[in-house]
Amino acid sequence: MDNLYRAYLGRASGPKKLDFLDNVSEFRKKVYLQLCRIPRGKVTTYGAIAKKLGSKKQSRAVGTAVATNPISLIIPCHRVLPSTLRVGNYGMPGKDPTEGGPIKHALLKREGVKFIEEKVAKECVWSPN
DNA sequence: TCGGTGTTTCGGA
DNA sequence: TCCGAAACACCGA
Repeated sequence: MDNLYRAYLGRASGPKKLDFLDNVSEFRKKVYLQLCRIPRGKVTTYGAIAKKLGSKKQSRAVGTAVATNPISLIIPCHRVLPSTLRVGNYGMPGKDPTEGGPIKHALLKREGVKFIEEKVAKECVWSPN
């Protein structure tokens, strides 16, 4: 999905810098890269991303990075959930993160993600490689 | 400098 | 099954 980035930035052959991420750290850039690689109809967990970037201890930092992503329009932040496979939280402008849970649920469902008793079916979980 | 996050994992009750 | 603790990186007061 790096193509997506380059296309969106309109500099396929220019410097590899990501304008939107100039102000953020490398750590967060990696998080956003992973998010863009999530296939449609699939989801992943904060822990999986954290482990991919280094240590699972960073899982919380991943959550923060996702929550404050500067390009939510092209980053599918709703495809990230806790390792419990429950819907988790979803920050919405003006509303509590817990209010966004049901919204995430609906969003994922619309993309074809299977739900079993408020939990995502294990076969719909995707892990970065 | 401190406190709080869209989390995770472990130990106890 | 549920609650409380600590650990990461980062932002705002």
